[in-house]
Amino acid sequence: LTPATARKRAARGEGDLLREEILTAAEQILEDTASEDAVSIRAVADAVGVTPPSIYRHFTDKNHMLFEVCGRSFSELDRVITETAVSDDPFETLDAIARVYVRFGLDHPEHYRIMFMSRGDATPEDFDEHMLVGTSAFGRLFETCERAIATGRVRPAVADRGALIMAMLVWSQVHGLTSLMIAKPSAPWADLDVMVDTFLDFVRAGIT
Amino acid sequence: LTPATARKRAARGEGDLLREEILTAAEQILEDTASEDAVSIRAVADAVGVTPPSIYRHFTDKNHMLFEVCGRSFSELDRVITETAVSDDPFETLDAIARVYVRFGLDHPEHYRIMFMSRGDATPEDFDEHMLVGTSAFGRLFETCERAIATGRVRPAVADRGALIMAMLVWSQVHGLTSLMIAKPSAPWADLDVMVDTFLDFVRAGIT
DNA sequence: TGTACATCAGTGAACGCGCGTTCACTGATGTAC
DNA sequence: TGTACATCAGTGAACGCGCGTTCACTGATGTAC
Repeated sequence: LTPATARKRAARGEGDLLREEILTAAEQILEDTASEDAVSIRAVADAVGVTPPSIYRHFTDKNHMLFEVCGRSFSELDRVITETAVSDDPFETLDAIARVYVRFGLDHPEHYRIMFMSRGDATPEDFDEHMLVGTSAFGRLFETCERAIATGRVRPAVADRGALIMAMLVWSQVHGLTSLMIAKPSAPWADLDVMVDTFLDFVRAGIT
Repeated sequence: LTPATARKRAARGEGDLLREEILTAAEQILEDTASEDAVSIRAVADAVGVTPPSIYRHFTDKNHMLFEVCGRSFSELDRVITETAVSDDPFETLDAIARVYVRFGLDHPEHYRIMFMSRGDATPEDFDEHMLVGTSAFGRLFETCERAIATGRVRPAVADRGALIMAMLVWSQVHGLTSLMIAKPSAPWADLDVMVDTFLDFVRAGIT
């Protein structure tokens, strides 16, 4: 898609440069075309300005390439959420995490789609387990739920189920708004800020 | 996939029989393979026991075929929700709609995926508009929200936004649980009933 | 009642396409002597 | 300092595949005479 610009071949130790370029190009194509299918070996090679076989020097497989793209997105989400979860008040922290999560999804809809709305079979082995529960993003949410329950201000019907279930429920709620806005952008949504504010008020009231 | 069984050619006026068989086969493939991509003209023709070109006597296009499959799912969802929304108490009705909705999604995950988790570009023209807001399913939800607000028991922060926003929010919540359970079946979910019960209690508390 | 004919559901072969992947290769770069 | 060589990033051509779609066709069916 992007016309190939002239590129110099990488020097001896700099093989990783192309690797980075490949990943960046793949992400770019994903965002531009809004289609996972458009991220083909050939399209990526073309965007980088290189022939298809040279991709295979850096990734064993198309799947492994996509896996890495996906992993980068998870890392990015982890990063922004970890940076966000800094308040002492767990309820404020939940609120902040939720806002940042929704924003992440709407800013990178195609990444979000692959991460949380697609079948995971294109991703190697224990991808799900590693990416979901093990991530610092979910870890932060879980820990924040624990702290919220510890305050005693969480409704018993929720608190009694434990922090894990509470975290899954909160995640479900926030994911619901995010993914539905991505999947059905032409639904009768109100202004984004109004929507998020009302939604979080909604969620908060459900907890406390 | 399904080995072709011997089939008799349809009689003069019975051309619609094959049409029905095609749609049924397409739905079956969708459920069996859990993959939208697997529903190819060739695979459907094979399952029905017919050659690919004969599909074109009944559908102008692959897209139109998928569109019809999708339309059937929407009709089915409309039907079960309309059948469900019968209580006088709007809050009980909301609860019942939500339960039926989640069940529909988990019973037909691949249908749900196409309906609410995919890009809509494979579907013709004003599909979204027609399918979303115009459907009796969403109509029922909206109307039930109106009735709920009319009771005066909905929290002002929600009620003041109006029934449309309230409906979108409730939908977001229920969609969140449904779609996340479909997309991440190996996440640490509790027992389904516990999950749904707690979730709906959660939602209800957010409203009132 | 028997025959010629129009209809039209379904066939068989083929098209062009983009895909993931492979293979033997080229030729610039850094290193050893 | 100069030359031969090993390394290895990237190439060019080709493979087999499944796809959506097209085309001219076949042959069973119902109807008109």
